[in-house]
Amino acid sequence: MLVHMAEAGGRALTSEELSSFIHTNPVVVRRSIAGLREAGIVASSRGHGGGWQLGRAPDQISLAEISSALGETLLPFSTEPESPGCLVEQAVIAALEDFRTEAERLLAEKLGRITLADLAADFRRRYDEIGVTSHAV
Amino acid sequence: MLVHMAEAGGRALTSEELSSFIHTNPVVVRRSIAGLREAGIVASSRGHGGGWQLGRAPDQISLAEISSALGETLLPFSTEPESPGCLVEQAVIAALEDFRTEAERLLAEKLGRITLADLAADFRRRYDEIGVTSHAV
DNA sequence: GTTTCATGTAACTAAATTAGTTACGAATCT
DNA sequence: AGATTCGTAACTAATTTAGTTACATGAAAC
Repeated sequence: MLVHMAEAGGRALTSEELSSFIHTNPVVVRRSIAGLREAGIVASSRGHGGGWQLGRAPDQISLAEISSALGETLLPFSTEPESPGCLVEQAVIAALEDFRTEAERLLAEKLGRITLADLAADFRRRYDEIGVTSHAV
Repeated sequence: MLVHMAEAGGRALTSEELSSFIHTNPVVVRRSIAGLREAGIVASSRGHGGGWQLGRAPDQISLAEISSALGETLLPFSTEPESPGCLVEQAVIAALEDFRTEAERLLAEKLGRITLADLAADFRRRYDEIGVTSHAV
């Protein structure tokens, strides 16, 4: 959805339009990206001509920020104790916490280098490629 | 559960015993760790005196192997195309695939350095600590 | 100022996943 | 033979997620 916004040239896209891109429902779209507003990644406006657009330039929006704004974790496990007092769990959690700290730093650093502008550029490259192919055929 | 096996001194623990450690059901235990058998991480035996034990020494079992044998992914997202033909999705997946390749290598390398023996040693340290505290009080 | 358009959000439904449970057959030891 | 334990199927319940409907709020157009 964000790539589509980046490609929209400043025009606001409605959740109706966005939902058709990913074959889902407008309400699902609004729910999904509402969390990006507070982080300034998107801006929404109501009424005629309203909709969604990027909150800043695509090269200033990294995948790390998006992930963080969506409240996603970068690692697929929890370190919440489930049996407080269990020493085995404590040992496992201690090891995983150490691992998590460094791993998340590494992942965030890597994802921070990929921006929406990169994705949009790659999308455009593929788009032009198809265009050429179509002409050739 | 594997730490408990490591601490059991070679004796096989029943799924009944293991399930009581983590407050769950014997069948859930069997289902959960069945996948570790094929990887040689655990061995199970039936009948009287049967149960579960480690398939090799705790210092030869890394968290990376356990994670892999359980079929877990190290990263919490999928790169399965959902709309084949969507160029935006292709661009996103391409970027994430690159990221995933290096990230998984890094994570596996880190998790490969943590072994069951490390966890068991930390567990034992905590256990002795409690013992001392209890005596002191 | 009324109409139209679009978001914000609550409430409900349906589907998918997961944990838990019961039951029983197969294997193994005493 | 009998007791024990895993292996596995089948079912139930709880949780999560996506999808849908409905409607209030806000903003532009006329």
